[in-house]
Amino acid sequence: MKRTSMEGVACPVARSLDVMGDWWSLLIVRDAMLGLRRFGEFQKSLGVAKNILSQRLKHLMAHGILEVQPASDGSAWQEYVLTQKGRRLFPVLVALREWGAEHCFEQGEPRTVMLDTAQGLPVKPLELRAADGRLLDLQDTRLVREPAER
Amino acid sequence: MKRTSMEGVACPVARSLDVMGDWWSLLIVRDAMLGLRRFGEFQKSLGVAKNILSQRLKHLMAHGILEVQPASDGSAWQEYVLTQKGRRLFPVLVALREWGAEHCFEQGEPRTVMLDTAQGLPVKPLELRAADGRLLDLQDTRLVREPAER
DNA sequence: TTTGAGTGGTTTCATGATGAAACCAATTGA
DNA sequence: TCAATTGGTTTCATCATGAAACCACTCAAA
Repeated sequence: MKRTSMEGVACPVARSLDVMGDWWSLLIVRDAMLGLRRFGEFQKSLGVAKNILSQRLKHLMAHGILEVQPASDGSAWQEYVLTQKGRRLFPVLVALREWGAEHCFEQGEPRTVMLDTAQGLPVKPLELRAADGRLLDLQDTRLVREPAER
Repeated sequence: MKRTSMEGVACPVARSLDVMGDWWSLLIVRDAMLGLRRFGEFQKSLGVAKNILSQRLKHLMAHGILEVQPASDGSAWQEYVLTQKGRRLFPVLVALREWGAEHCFEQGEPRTVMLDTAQGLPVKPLELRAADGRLLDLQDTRLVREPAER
C-alpha cells in the first residue's frame, strides 16, 4: 500500500507524471522559470510549508530538474536553478497556461498573459502539426509502441 | 490546515493545476482520449483503487471535464466521455508526452510514440511561436497581468 | 566583535488523503 | 432463475501534508 509508481510503464505521459505529477513540483518549476532562485523566494511565492518545499526541491534535484549553484550575488547562500531538462518543461507549462486561461477564469477576471518580448504581443496558441505541417487534432493521431511489438 | 487551493490566483498555470494537478486526473483524461469509457476500463488500465477512481471521476465531472452518457452498446450502464473542455487538454498531454519521452527513458527502452494517422509518421514536436510566426523560447517571453494593473 | 535580524532549513505532531479489501446492489448472460 | 460481471460504497490502516516550533548559519550594523 504505497503511493503508486509508473516507473516501468511505456507511456511517456505516465513517466512524466511520475516525476512531476505532485501538487507543487510544476509550480516550483514555473517560479524558477520566472527567475526565482532562493528557498525563501519560493516559499513566499507559493505559500507552501517549508518542510514540503524542502522535500520537493530535493525531489526535483534528484531527478535532474533543478541544481544548486553558489549565489549569484556573492553571498554564501546557494541558489536553485533549472537544468536543461528543467527548462524543457516550458511547453508543458505553456499548455497548462493556455488551458487554464481558457477554461478556469470567469469573464473579466484578472489573469496573467504571456507576451512575446520582442513585439509585446500575446504568443500564438500551441499547435500540434504533422511532419508535413498539417494541423493535427486528437482524432488525427494514434499511438504505437516503439520499438515495434512483435 | 487543509490542502492548499489556488482558486483566487491570477496565474492560469496554478488554476489548471488546482483542477488537474493530482496524481490520477491527467491519467484518466489520457485514457479517455485513448477511447476508454467505462469505470472498469479505467480501473483496469490504471490499477487505481476503486474508491479513488470514483472520487476522481466525480471530481472531473464536477469541473466539466468528463460527462456521463448512456452506454454506446445499448446496455443499461453509463459511460464517461470527455467534454469539449476535456478534449482541450490534448496539448497538455502532448507536451507531457514529449518531455517524458525525451527525459524519462533509458536508451532503447520501449515506449509509445504518437503518429499522425494520415501519414503514419511521428508528429512534430510542439513549438511556441509569436504572433508573426517567430519560434520562441522561455527567455523570449514575459508575463503581464491582464487587464493591465494600474 | 558582539549582537540581533534574516536565511535556510529540520523536527514534531495533528490531520487529511490514499489504498486495499470487504461489502453490496443492479445488470447481464446462461 | 441463478451465477457472474459491473459499478460502485464503506471501512480501516497507513502514508503524505501542513502548521508551528526549533535550530544553525550568515550578514549587517553598532
